[in-house]
Amino acid sequence: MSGSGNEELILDRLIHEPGRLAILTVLSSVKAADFVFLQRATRLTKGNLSSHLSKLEEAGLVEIEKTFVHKKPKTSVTLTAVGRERIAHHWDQLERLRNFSEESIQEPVQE
Amino acid sequence: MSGSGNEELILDRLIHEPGRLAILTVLSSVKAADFVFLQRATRLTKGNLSSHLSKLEEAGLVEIEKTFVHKKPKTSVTLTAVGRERIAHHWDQLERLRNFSEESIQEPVQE
DNA sequence: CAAACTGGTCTGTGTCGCAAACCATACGTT
DNA sequence: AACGTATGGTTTGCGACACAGACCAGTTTG
Repeated sequence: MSGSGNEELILDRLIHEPGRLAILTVLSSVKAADFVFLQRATRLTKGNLSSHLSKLEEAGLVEIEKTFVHKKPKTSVTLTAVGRERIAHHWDQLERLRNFSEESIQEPVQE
Repeated sequence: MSGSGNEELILDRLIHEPGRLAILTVLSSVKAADFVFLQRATRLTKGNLSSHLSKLEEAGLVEIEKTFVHKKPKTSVTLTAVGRERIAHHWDQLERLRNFSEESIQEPVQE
């Protein structure tokens, strides 16, 4: 009877975290970004950005490629296919939550 | 110099937290809800819901009214004006983040 | 060679979300 | 009355984790 569509409304913390949500969202629109660019775009500190990136990499959401350009280290980050799908899905979930209101309100305060 | 509109793109953790985002979003559409209803709607455990509500109350985002109905405790929760404004603003911020992509992309990977 | 800059990683710490344990009251049964 | 069970929550203990600052490696500048 479909009483409620919220059983699956689970917001993945890994992605939901503000810093990572920002990283992933930025990435989803540029396809590739280096460390410094990401830092500027997300306003994260280096340490913070670094650890978030590690976490995202472990989870297989991003791919990190380290090279040297002009004898300086350069970290290039790209979204994996999985990552792209997950972030898109997350935005869907959020939208679903936002619209959840109208869908399945049964008994606000009966009395 | 207008380069980017992301200076103010700060996601308030208090609100962003999945559990509380759910609570606030539900509340924003029903105007008043009791504990049990909220628990069902958000799929949170009692303890969890309880502590989230306390936090939201401390922050002045919700108002909690405890009464007895049929000799049983009944906790009724409503969004305050501030709360209503904050949750709306948060959704705005999220949308802004989502659209951020197109706005202020300057240098993805120059090379 | 020494400072200073760039581009990151590692570490310490306080915060916080989570669920399980607990509490209070009411109700049903014997 | 004593005993279990249901309802409606609150408090507690703990593990996870985000944050920023300390640190490090290599490079350029003076």
